[in-house]
Amino acid sequence: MQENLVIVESPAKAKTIEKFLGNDFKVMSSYGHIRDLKKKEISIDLDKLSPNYEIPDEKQKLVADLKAKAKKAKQVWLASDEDREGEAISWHLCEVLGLDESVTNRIVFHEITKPAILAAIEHPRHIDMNLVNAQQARRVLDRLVGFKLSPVLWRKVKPSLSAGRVQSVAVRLIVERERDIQAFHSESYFRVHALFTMSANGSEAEVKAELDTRFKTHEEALAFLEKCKDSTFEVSSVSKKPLKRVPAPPFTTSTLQQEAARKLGFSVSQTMMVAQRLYENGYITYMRTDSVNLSKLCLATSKEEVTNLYGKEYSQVRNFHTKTKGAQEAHEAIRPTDMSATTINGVAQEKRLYELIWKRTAASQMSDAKIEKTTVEISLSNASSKSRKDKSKYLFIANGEVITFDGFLKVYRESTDDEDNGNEEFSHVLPDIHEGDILQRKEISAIERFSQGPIRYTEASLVHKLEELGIGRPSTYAPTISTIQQREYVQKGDKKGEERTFTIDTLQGENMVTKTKKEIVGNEKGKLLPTDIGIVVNDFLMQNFPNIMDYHFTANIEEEFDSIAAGKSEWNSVIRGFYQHFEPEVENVINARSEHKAGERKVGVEPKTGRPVYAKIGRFGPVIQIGDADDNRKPEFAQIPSDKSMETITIEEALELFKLPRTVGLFEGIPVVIGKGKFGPYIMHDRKYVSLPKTEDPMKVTLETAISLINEKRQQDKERHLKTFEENPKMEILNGRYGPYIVYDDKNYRIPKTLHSKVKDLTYQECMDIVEKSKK
DNA sequence: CAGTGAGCGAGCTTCCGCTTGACTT
Repeated sequence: MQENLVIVESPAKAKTIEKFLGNDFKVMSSYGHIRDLKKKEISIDLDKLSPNYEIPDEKQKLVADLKAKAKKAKQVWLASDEDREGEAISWHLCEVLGLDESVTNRIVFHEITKPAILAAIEHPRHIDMNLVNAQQARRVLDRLVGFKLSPVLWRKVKPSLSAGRVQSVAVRLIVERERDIQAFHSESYFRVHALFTMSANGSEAEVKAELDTRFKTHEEALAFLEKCKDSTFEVSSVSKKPLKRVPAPPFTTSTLQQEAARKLGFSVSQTMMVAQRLYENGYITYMRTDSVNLSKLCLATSKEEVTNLYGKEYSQVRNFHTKTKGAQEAHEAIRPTDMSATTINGVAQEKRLYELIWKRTAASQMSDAKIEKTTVEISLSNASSKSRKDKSKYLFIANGEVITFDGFLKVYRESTDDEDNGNEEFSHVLPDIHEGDILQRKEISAIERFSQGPIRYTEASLVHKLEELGIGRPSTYAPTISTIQQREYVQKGDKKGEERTFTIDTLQGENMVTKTKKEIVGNEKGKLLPTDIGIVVNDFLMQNFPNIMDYHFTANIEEEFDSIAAGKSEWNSVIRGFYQHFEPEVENVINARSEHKAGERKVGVEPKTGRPVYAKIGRFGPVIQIGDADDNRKPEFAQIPSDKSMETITIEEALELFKLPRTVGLFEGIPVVIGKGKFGPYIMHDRKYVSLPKTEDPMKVTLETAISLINEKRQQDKERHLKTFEENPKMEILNGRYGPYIVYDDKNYRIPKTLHSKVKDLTYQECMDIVEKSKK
C-alpha cells in the first residue's frame, strides 16, 4: 500500500510524475479547482463580503475518491501549480479533504522533469495563506463585477447579456478600433520607383531604387518625372553595415495562438484543442502558460539536436525572460518534451502544430542571423543648366540585403500581422556598385498610394492586445473570444473591400504614360466586427462604469492582489474598498429613470403622420420603432437587417423596412402577402411560402405574377412526391433540386445515378437497401 | 446539397480561472 499521495491539477501531469517517483507514491489529479462560488447565485455575503463555496455536482465523485485515498495515505503532498490559483486549489483541497495544514506538505515545481520533481520533494513547505487570499480577492471581485453589472444590462439593454472585467474590455477594444477606422480618412500620395541599369563585369545589371521623398500631389510627381528626362543619375554613396536578427523566445499560449493563426490558419480555440491532444499524448509540455522559460534538460537536448542537425556554429544556448505584465510563470514555455523528435505520429493538424512548436523551440536555441545591409544613394543632376551641375535635393535609395549567416532563420521565421499593402520591399541583391558609377534609367514611375488606416482585430491579434494590457490568463483567452461572440457583441466576419482607382505615371525613354488602374482595398476576412448590441453595451458601460472599463483597471487591481500576496494588505478590506464605491454606482444606474433606452437614436420623422422614428435595441435585437409608447396609436416595430447598423441607418432605409410585408390582393379568397425573411423575399398565401425569384422586385410584384408563382410551386410540390410505400409511411421518394432522392425517417439518402431513370419502379426493399448501405 | 420564413410573452439569463469528459453525429 502506498504511503504517499501526491495531488496535481492535470491528469496527464499525474501520469508523468508517477513515473518519476517510486512505488511509494500514488499521484492523483484534482482536475483544476474542486470548489467554487455557487453557479446560479452571487454566493457572497454582501455585508461581510465573504465567499460561500460549494463543490459542484460533477466534482462530488472525484472529491469522494480523493478523500478516501487521502485518509489511507500517511503523507499527502499538494503539488498544484505555483501561482495564485494553484495555491488556492491546494487550500481548498485541505479544507474539503479535512487535511491538517500543519502536517500536509505543499510542493511546487516549474517543470515536469525528474530532477525538478525530486528536488521539490526535498523541500516541502506549507500553504501560503497570503497567496490564497489574493486568489479569493480575485475570485470575489470578478463575481461582484460580473453578477452586479450583468443584471443592469438585462434591465437597461436586453436580457441575457453579460459584462465582466475581461470580456467588456475585449469588446471595448473592438468597438473603438471600428470607430477609429470610421474616423480615418485615407490620403493619397505618390511614391517614385526607379529601375536603373548599369554594366557590371561586362553584363548588364539592374538596380531598383525608391525616391527618398513621397509627393503629395499628382502635379508634383509629374513635374519630378519631367525633370528626370534629362537628368543624370550618379551613385553618390555606398554604405554597408552589418545587421543581426535574434530569434523569438519559445512559445507561450498567446504567441502560439498568434503564430498558429498566421502560419497554419488555426482559430484560437482550434489551436488549444490540438495542443491539448499533443500534451495528453506526451509530445509537448503544458499548453496554458505565460512563461518563456526552458528547463535545463531542454536546453541541453536542444543544443545537442541543433549541433547534430545544423552544426556547432548554429547552436547558441539562450535563456529568455518574460516581459509580460502580470505573468505568473507556473510552468515552462510550450516546447516538445523530446527535442530529438522532429516529427510525431498523429493527424495532420497535430503534426503541423508540433512541427511549429519544434521549430520555434529549436530556433530559440540557435545563433543570430547575420545580414549585410547595403544602402546606395543615387543623386540626380540636371544637365540642362549650363553653368554648373544643378544637383537635385532628391535622392534615390537602393537597399540590398545579403544574409551572410542564416543562423536561426534556417528553421524558423516569425510572422507579423502587417498587411501587405502592395508595398513591395525594395530590398534585393545589388550588383557590385561603387561611388561615382553612372546609372542609366530604364523606367521611372510615380505610383499613387494611400495612407493606411487602423486594421481590425483578428482573434489572435486581440489575444495579443489583451496580453499586452495584462488582461485575462492563458486559460481564458480562447473562452473569452467565444463568449463575446456568443453574446453577439462581436461577429467574426468578412468586410468587403471597396474599389479604388489610382494613377500610375511611367517615364520610359522620352515617353511619359499616365494610366488609371483599379484595385480592391480593405478586403478583410475573419476579422472581429462589433454588432449594434456590442456598440450599445460598450457605450452604456463606458458612460456609467468608466473605471471598470479602464484599460488599466486590471493592472491596477493586480497591484492590490500582489500586495495581499505579499502580506501587506488584508484581502477583505481591499474588496471592501472596491465594493464601497462600486455598489452605489450600480444602484444609481439601475434606479435612474431615463426617457430613452440605452443606445436609442431618433432617426427622423414619418412624413405621413409626423410620428418620431427611433433606432434602438429591442427585446430580440436592433429594431426601428415608429411612434412613442405613450401615444394613442400603438408603436410599430421592424427588425433592422444585419447589413444595416443602428448608428448609420437613414430615415429612408428605416421607413423602407415597413413597406413589407404588404398585401397585394386576394387569391381564392385568401390574402396574398409579400414578405421578407432571412432567406430573401417570399410570397405567403394560405400559410404556405413561395420564394420570390431574384428578378422580381418585392415592392412591385403584382397579384397576377404572385398567383402564377403560387401555382408553379403547387405543381412542383405535386411532382415532388414521386413514390410512397404502403409498407412504411416513413419511406418516400422525392424529387429535389438535384434529382430524385430517398427520405427515410426524416433523413435524406442519395439514389445512385444509374437508377435515376427507373426510380418509380424501385421497391420498398430496394430503397431500404440503399438506406442501409449509406449508413455504413 | 435536397427547404427554410410570423406570432403569444413564462421564466431565465450573468463573472473569471483552474481542469477534462461523454450525450453518440
